[in-house]
Amino acid sequence: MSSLELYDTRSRSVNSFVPLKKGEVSIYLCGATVQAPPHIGHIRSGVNFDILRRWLTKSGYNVTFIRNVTDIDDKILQKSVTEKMPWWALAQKYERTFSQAYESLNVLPPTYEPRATGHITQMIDLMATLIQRGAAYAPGNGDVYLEVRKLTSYLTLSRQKLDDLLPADDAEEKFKKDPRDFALWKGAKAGEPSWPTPWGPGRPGWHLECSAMAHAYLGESFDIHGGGLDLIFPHHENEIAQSESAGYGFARSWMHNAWVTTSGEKMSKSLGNSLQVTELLKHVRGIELRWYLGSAHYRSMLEFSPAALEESATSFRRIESFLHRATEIIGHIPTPKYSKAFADAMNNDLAVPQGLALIAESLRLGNSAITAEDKKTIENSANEIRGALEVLGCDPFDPSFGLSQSGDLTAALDGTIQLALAQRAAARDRKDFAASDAIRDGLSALGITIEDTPQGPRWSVSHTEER
RNA sequence: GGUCGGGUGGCCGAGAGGCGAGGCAAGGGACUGCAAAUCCCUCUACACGGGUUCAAAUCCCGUCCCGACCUCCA
Repeated sequence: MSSLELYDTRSRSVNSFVPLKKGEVSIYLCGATVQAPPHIGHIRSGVNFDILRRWLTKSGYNVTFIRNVTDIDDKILQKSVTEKMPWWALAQKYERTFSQAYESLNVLPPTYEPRATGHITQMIDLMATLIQRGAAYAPGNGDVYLEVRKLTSYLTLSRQKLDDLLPADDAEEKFKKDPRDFALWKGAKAGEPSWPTPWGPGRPGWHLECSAMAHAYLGESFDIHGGGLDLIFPHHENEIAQSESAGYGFARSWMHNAWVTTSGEKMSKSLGNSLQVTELLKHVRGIELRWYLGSAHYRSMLEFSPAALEESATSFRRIESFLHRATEIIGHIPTPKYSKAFADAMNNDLAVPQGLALIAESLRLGNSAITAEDKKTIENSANEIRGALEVLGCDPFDPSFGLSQSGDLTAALDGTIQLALAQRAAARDRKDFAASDAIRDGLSALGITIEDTPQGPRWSVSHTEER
């Protein structure tokens, strides 16, 4: 089997993945700033990195996966005014919406999910280190800045030149040695939350929390730092600046997921509710939304449209339907075993689209085998498909999707439907097709689909929007 | 202005010098009482203009268009 290669944003190249510690992988993913409910762009990031994590785990690594929650920042404070609730209540409210969205899409909970406000002590320690090392300064207004001119490696992730940047137009600029210096810490303003520090009361700037928390949970160096493309600058540059100035090795490689776009444009919060996860889950199931979000390569833009989502869901249901039929024929749930070709695709910088083509091939073979009543091929195909779906987090047999039926109820339902099917069979035998079709239509209206197969009729619960 | 992505068939979406990924949709066929499901077949591509090469969607030059970041961003 090939070995894993991943694209690294900093070197702009695909490299062999070699972890810091043999058999272990440490990942820090920038999670949500909890100031609004998630739209599918936010969750795509979660799904993409969840696939990475699952693949690493399948490949035999012990993965430590940190995804933070930024629960204090300018936007949260602004929204607490407009939504008329305390900033901490607002943050908690939206954090829950993110958690629910992740759960609906079967994004595994991180190993640890630290909140910024729980790590003020670590942030103060980090600032003290930075000031002591001469990298940061506190001009006396309560702010603490990082002095970017002193850094030789600043902006190496985004490959920009300091002098080419448009300078920020902060009100505090007079306290900065250079207008491009950024705030590690913001001095307290009236009505805003603050924490005491040696430099006066204040609150964290945007970037400090990630450096502090990555250090707290992953140590001075770790394997992979991830996030959305738009975090490259300034957020990740500033994390690098803070952490490297403190003497840490920090992230050895960087991975960034692309956006979900609409009409070629990046999603923004001004688009309203239609692209929120909860809204889309009214039209497709979580497993289908996940399948859609994971289907494009993580570094490619995904062009959203309701039709594209619906088509993707249709395509997933075909696969799912095969797995259920295969289960009935082979007499047990397929054993997940992804193919070598699938592993090669995943090892190639997570080439999920190639993996999907392989699933389609297995599906065709498997369906043909059902017609040919070739049990061995049916089982092989089903095993390979389930193995691949498991890596993608889209295994229909995964109880996380809430599909674990309560056995008694299923048996009762099956018995009831079998009664109806017996009536239908009798009607068909006497060529009373009006009666037999009425039974099928009646069941269909209840969301039960009847299909006639060479092995007799089978029923399934339909998942289409018409249900 | 600086930095960075794109433009592939009706739609989504891979590929990155040589055999037309794949899916969805569409048309035809097989199967079926009819459906559904499934299988088989078919069709429509690489923004434009040059160049390099035996060979270019892929490399180079130019042009047009779209988008992202430049201290709120997944």
